Amino acid sequence: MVRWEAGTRERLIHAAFELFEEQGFAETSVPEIAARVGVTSRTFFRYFGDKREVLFGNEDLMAEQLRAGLSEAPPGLSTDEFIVWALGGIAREGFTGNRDEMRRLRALVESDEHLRERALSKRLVLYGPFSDALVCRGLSPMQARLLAETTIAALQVAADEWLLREDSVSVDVLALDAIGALEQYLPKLSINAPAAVDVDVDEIAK
Amino acid sequence: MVRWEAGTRERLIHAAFELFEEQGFAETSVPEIAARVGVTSRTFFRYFGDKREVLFGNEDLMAEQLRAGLSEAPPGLSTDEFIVWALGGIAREGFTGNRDEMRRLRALVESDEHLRERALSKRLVLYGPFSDALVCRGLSPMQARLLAETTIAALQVAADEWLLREDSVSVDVLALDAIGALEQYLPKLSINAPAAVDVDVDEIAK
DNA sequence: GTCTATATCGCGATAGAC
DNA sequence: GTCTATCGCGATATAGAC
Repeated sequence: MVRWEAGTRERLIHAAFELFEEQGFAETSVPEIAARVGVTSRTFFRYFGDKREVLFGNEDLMAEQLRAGLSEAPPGLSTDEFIVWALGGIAREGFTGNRDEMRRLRALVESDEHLRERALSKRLVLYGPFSDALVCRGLSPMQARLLAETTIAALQVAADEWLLREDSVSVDVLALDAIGALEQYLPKLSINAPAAVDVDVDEIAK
Repeated sequence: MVRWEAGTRERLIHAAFELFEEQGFAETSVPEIAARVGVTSRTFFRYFGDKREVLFGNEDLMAEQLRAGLSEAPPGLSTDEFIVWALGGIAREGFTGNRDEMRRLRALVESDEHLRERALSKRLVLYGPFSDALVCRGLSPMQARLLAETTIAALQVAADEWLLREDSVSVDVLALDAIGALEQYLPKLSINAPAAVDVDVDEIAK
């Protein structure tokens, strides 16, 4: 006798995905999702903190994996080599195949303000480990944070490009292209005498 | 054009700010805020789409001002000169004086997850106009977006630094310092060989 | 699982301002 | 009279408490 069906979480995710695509995110209620799976909304909230989480649930896992992956960087890499190495690993792990499903998820996220917002803070989860790794490599918290944000932003831009394409260019190449183009436009610091880089207190993202 | 009591909106903002500081954001209900001003919660929601908006209400105005400001850039600037010019303008417009009030708002935002998330998407409002301006200057949408995001991120990092200080260094100088340091760490474009080690990371796409 | 607070919003009515 | 801000009531949904 099966008291609970295995994979309730996955079935909730699947049902939610379907309903969101059919009716839209805002027009789909949690009880509706739960009903399709045969549970109550209480069960839904046991798995997901709120309605959006059903599309972003693997976030903590992802952060842990990223943290673990970054810690395996070969020794002796310079900071810029480390960036290249990390982008390569991320591209290999997360951006191979299943482009169509990612496109559908992407379309869903773009369709709703709350989901767009949630997607943005997902970046926090990524650049947290990234920034920490850079601090371990000797950067100041401020520099690490900016470099992490820039790298993640480049990755995001590259991912967008990648989803638009059909060819097999890898995401890290696109990201490095984007970074290369970026450098060309960044103001070169020429007349900046003020040594404004105190490395004392660290601060948090706003 | 307020026929009833002038400044209901401002009084709601003020009351909310007070209550949030006294009891915390999550512990303060909308009816509570409304009651302090002498209106009902229904009125609150006519001014603000949700409880968070009471702290981010000037966002649209800000975007418009930024858009207008950027359109007044002197002709003939190169892209990197444009960035420097824009940062200067933003620093002059938004980061003079009232540091204490900004610190209080900042502390409030940092105290709650929902507010932190909202603050992140506030950046979208900023880099929208910025990105558009860069596209007008000939950058591709992808390059414009990345450069805009990087610049705004640098501005954010600089603003954090600025709030921690007491001296009179201007935000744009801090931002340019941060960008200068950033460039030193960005991978130079010459690299073409992705590393061979795996990073255990899930997908990143939004 | 059930109960409940609270966020959010739709609708008709009202009340001052022009 | 027409506007518009506001009210009062109520409906639904989210989210947390018990």
